[in-house]
Amino acid sequence: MKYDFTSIEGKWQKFWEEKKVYNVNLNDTGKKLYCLVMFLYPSGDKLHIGHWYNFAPTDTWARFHRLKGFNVFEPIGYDAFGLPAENYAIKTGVHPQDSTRKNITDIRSQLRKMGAMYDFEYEVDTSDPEYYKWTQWIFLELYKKGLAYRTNAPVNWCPKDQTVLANEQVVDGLCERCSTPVVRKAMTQWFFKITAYADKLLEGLDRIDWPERTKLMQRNWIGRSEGVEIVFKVENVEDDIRVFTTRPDTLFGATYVVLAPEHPLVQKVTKSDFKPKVDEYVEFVAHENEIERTSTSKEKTGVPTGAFAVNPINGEKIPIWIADYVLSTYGTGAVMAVPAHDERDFEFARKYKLPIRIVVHPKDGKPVEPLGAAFVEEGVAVNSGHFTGLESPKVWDGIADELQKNGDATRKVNYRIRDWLLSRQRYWGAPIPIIHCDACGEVPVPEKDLPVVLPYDVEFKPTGESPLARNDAFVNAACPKCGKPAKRDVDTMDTFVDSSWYFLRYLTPHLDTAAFDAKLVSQWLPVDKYVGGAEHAVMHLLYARFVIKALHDAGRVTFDEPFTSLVHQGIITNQGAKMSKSRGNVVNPDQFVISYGADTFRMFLMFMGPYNEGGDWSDRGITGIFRFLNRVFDLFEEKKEIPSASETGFNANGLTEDERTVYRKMNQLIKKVTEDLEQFRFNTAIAALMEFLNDYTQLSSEKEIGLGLQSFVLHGFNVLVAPFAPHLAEELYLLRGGIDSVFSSLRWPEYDANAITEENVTLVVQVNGKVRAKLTVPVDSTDDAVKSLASTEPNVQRHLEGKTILKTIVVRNRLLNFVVK
RNA sequence: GCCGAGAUGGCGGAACUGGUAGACGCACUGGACUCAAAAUCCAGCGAGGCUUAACCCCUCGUGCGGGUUCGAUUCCCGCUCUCGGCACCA
Repeated sequence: MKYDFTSIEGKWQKFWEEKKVYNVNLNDTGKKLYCLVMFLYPSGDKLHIGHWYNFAPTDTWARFHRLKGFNVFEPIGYDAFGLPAENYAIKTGVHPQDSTRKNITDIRSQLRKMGAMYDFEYEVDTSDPEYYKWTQWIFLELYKKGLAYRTNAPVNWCPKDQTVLANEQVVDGLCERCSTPVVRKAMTQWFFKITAYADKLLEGLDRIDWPERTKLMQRNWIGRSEGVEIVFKVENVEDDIRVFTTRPDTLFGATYVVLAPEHPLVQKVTKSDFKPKVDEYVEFVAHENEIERTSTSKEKTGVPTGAFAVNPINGEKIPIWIADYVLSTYGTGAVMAVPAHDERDFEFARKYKLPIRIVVHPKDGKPVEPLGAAFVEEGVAVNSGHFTGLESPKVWDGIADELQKNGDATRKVNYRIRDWLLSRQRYWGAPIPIIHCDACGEVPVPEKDLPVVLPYDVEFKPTGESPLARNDAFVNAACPKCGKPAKRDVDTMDTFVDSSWYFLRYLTPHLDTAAFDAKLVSQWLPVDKYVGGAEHAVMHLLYARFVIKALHDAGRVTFDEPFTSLVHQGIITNQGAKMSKSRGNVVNPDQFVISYGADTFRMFLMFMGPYNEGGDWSDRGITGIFRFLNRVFDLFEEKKEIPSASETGFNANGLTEDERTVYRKMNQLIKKVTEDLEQFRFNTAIAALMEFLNDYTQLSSEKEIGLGLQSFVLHGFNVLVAPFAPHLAEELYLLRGGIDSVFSSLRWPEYDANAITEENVTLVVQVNGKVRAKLTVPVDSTDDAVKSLASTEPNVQRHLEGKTILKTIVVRNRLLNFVVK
């Protein structure tokens, strides 16, 4: 019999489904394990290598835990709302709902062929009204807590996609989706107050098992900084300028103040002589796009206002400028400029010949004057009144305290993170459940009226306004409060809102009385292992944490971190570039499943290299895995007459030397595969399986190995290979007379700790650190025995001849090094 | 510019807390089987040298330059390059 993967895989997929092998009993939470992959976007491209690379190894990890006796919940679903379907509709006329439904059907059948433990009864589809009804509920939940608000603010606008974007979706000033330069526009938009959770989001990172670099990215994105807000009075003007600084210790070095061109006080402070130039400049900056405005390589520009501000620490009058290097959206939109100790101020001051005053010296020396660059480090204060001579941290507090006492400053914490802009002027998303009434203002749609259904018949050509605005039947509604005619909010929600809570919904995807079953959620959540791409570090992964924390504070869930442990799979590139339709370098997994089978393909993906590193795609080497599985099949086929033994306990007493070797190797294999799988180190686990197969095949053909031991080995190997090649494992089990599925009836083996130590070890003999001989000695041989044995080696003697031994280093069971002269 | 990760044969990669560098696999070469091919099996496979040859043996070798150590892919210092993130956040 040959390894007929096509019929084997078909047979077992059918068996699993008919026998409901992967049906999870959610009420059994004794040893629960929630293993989650990031759900998928159902595009017309279907499943690609990247999905397989995310899902298949994760399924291996999940199956491993199932065999270890965990009740594993491993669901899959569809992040079905979003721009691509809508853009496709604009191009082809196929309605997003129709294309999405079709894509989901196709993808579901592909998923079945992958051989993962998905139970399709627990699918979620975010574009289904039974799902987005509850996305709207989540919105209202945040709204009730004051965490959702609508305001007019400068926002990022993508002219191509005709919608606003969140900060997180702007990459290098370009739209994340279509790479069109984003423009800044003032618009009335919906925001989630994620900034209110900045500190909680930072704190929670210390309690979760996530990759350090991902946590660091979130910390940097949140960008907490402690400083002082200082009040500068303006000469002859009533209003004060407030500036935020993290370096109050350099206040004596402030030689000018800068306002962002958009700062509300610009008109008020500007002297009439300077007005034409200032107006012209403000106009110029307004027309810069995001890239020009925020480019750090671009030379800074600015103009003076003719006005003067008063430094509260010494009463000094310093000029007020406006410049494009000050952002209106951070801090107070105004800064005190200390050119000697800030690179940006230094650059600007040099260009416009503004004074540079040194107020901090390095601790161990004097600065070279004139300064070639700003000295930004801490040091000792100079030219700083009675603070002169003190070290920077002391000056920091001293100045802050003194100003605070006089009411000229307050300590403040600023964050880089902005509120989450969630409204979109597009069709294919969940409508925002708010009604605008002339009399009552903003009125939330009552829960009993949810969902606010997305109408099917809509002209979705983008115009910069939501397509829903042109659908009168949708827009016109009675105000829930006063009953008078009112208008629905026409924007839809960012799809990241959908994906911020889907893992709660999986447990009860069809529940129609609540978003989720609070009891089940408290039993199954947080997610034990979450696997997905690192590209979501500051978007999905941050948003989901925020939403869960908000639900926690609202008393809706018992935990405040959704994902206890996170793993990122690496990215599979092709010819060095990310696979994408536009580049035409997408590799279709189906062809490999057809030629080699799903087991070979999933195992090959795991064998390519470390899971979190990914790599460039090449099918070179897939034959290696295919050969391995063939050899496994052949071995079991050849030995199918060996009676199956009971799976528990094997008496290792009275084995021959060769048998002891086999038994030891088997136990070493169990240990290795177990430890590697725990840590997602699939490649080395597979290498160990291969190595064992090579050794065992050879030993069992050349030496006399008892049938009891062989039965033990075959049984164990059957289980060890099962998470990697589940279809084949079922077939092997059947060959050996098994009934039912491996995953229902077998258990992961424990290794025999007494059996894993080698009886003999290879010891390296070095002379001056160079290998001169290798000895095979019984384990734990004494140092003296080893020394005398080593010195009899001819090659060692040759290198010792005529030399004096200065020192002999012995590392037990490892090596021996003669240091000679 | 700043922060983070990395660099090992022809290729993907392995190597525990400093202790045999190159596990496992691919490709390649030779052989067996075959009428032949495929498949399969066996052997070899970092570079260079010594040797008629085999077995040995020697030198070099983990991006580059230094250092610590009996001993460094592993630790320290200084670079180069690649990838990821951030990018005037005061």
